[in-house]
Amino acid sequence: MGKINNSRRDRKKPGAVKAAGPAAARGARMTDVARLAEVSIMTVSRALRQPAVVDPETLKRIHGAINATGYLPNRIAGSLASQRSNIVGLVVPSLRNSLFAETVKGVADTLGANFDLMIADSGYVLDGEETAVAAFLSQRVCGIVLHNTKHTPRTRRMIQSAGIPCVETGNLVRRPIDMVASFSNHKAAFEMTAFLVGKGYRRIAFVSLPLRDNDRARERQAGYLQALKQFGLPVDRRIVLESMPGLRGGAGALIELMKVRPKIEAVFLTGDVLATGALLEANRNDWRVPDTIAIAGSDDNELQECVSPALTSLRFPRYDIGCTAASMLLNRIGGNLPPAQIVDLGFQIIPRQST
Amino acid sequence: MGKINNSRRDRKKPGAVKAAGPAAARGARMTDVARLAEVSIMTVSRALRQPAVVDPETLKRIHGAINATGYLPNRIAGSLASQRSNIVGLVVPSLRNSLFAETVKGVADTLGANFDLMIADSGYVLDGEETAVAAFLSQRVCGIVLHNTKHTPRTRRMIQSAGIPCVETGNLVRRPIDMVASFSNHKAAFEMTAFLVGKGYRRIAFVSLPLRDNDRARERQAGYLQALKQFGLPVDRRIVLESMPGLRGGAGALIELMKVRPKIEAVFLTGDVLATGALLEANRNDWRVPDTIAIAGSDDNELQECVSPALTSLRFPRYDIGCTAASMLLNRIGGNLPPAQIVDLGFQIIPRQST
DNA sequence: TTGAAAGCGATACCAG
DNA sequence: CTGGTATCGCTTTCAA
Repeated sequence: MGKINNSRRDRKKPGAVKAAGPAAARGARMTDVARLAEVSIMTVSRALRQPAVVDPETLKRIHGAINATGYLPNRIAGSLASQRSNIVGLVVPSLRNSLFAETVKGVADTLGANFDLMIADSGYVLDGEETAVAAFLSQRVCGIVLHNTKHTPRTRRMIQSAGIPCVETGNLVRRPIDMVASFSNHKAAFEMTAFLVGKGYRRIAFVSLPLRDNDRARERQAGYLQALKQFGLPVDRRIVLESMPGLRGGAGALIELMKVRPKIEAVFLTGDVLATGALLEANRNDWRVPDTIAIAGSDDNELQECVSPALTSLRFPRYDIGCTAASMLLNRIGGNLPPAQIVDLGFQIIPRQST
Repeated sequence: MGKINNSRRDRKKPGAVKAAGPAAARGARMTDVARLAEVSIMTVSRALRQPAVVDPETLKRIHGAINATGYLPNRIAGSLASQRSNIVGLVVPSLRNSLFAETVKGVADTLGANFDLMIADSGYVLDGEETAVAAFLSQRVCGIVLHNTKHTPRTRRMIQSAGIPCVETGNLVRRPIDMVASFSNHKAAFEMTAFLVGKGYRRIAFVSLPLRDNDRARERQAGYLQALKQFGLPVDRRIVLESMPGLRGGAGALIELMKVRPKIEAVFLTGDVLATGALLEANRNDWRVPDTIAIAGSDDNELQECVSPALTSLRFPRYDIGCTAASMLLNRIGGNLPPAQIVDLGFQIIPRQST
């Protein structure tokens, strides 16, 4: 005897003892639980993952031992042994932006308690996304959700050769890395422009976030331009703007647009809180909305509904997109064939007083 | 020969072949890189973690092999072997609320590329937090950040016996599980109330989120009450409200408060977007702010600054709190003693036109 | 500067 | 229903 009890925790590192403190007490292992419950480690493992197969009496002893030891399964070991993890990785352009929070929430809710979520932001930069994806792949995530739909070649390659499911959510791309759950930004912008035309506005300005590395903004601008073309309206490049995000971005854009002659009749601001910023600016200047200037926005939220006048806006099903994305991942992970590679969740135009 | 090359990927599971598809191609392992670079696996391992120790020529060959194989280190295996992970776990009350996003961003920015972030929400429920913490501990995170500062006994126990660093960020508690980086909600509410009293307001209402399981809201209400007491003002329970979150919550609270007689002169709404909701409601009803009713808020943001009249508010250093929390974690993980167990990042009163 | 051998703590497979 | 044994892919330790 003696040697027999020489488990890991009895050993001492020869080198620095480090600031041991409370950290010295490492958690119990499955072995400890097994010993206490007087079963083999395999039975403990089963008790945790397929309790139905284990004798109820045995099960009870094991649970007793688990409680007594405060045992928490070591998923690192579990994942290594089983060659699969329960971590889903999520990359959004910005952690700050509450738009993405909706999708994140949808993913988290749908994944439930059996999966964990790893999150990173790309900073709206393709290389940022690549870095995040590489990190996730190193953690051997079992699935990936990307908001952006434009990627570096290496990002695509890495994900594809990792062979894990991936859902893109930012735009309804035709050729996704793997799957996509989203709506058509192009169509949404087209429809909103058409809506404004239908209301009788002819000189309609357009404001989006910077197009660089942002396929959503790009698609929306294209949708706007196509609508103008289709309705035989001329394009005036002076009233097609890219703006910094934030309320001030929208406010600044509106100020600039109001200087242009001939005067614009309406403006469609899409992205972030641009439209709200513009509306508040209009109020500050006593520009009557919609008489002097009509304003339409996108990414409808409670705020757009509560300002005066309430904003006409596009509603995107961000939460549902997150739920759907997670379901698609789960389906694939479960080994089922994907129900669909490309899921269009659509969008709605919410007409209010601002147009 | 033959047997010698019989590596894992040559074997076939006897059972179901599963929907192999692209997933069949599993990534390269360190062994593959080693073989290609004609070095031992140990040298590859070193090349990755302490390149300075490896011969430059060898290093070059190894990097060549890494690129050729598309090797991505398997952190699961690495973590198991080294008994430490590079994952930090973060629990916020709600993933939707952009308040918390600031802190999350601060943590993410400070952790940098060497750590990954796992996020979960507690749904404002203590048991939700416990579940999330248990999951994180199972993943063997190397540190935890909790927004909430009230916890179930088991949550505290689990974290403490896991012996990993933990920072709480929601309130400057006296007795944290481990460390805290925050500001005093009590003091903040006290000061804002005092500010209103200083402005000459006497009948001051107070609105917060529901107190249940929410220590921040509780502390703020206590701060408000203490201020009234200190300035010799009477407490009228009819004007101390708990409100649902959201703009509508704030709007509803204001409507209710405006019915109370004698009329209130000012209201301090703290939490979520309550104050903004109240202000917008006042505007809709043409209640003059601040003449008819003064409004003060908390959690200052761009919106509160851009509405008319701009809102007097409390500014909390949420981003800095995230940065500080991450630094504290990093310090501990690095083996350094913590610079401080309790860090007060303070707050500011931002006076504007609404009071 | 490099390598061999022994784990890390679980799971999978097969046998009993 | 239960247990033995061989991994999983990497790091640690020790020796060369």
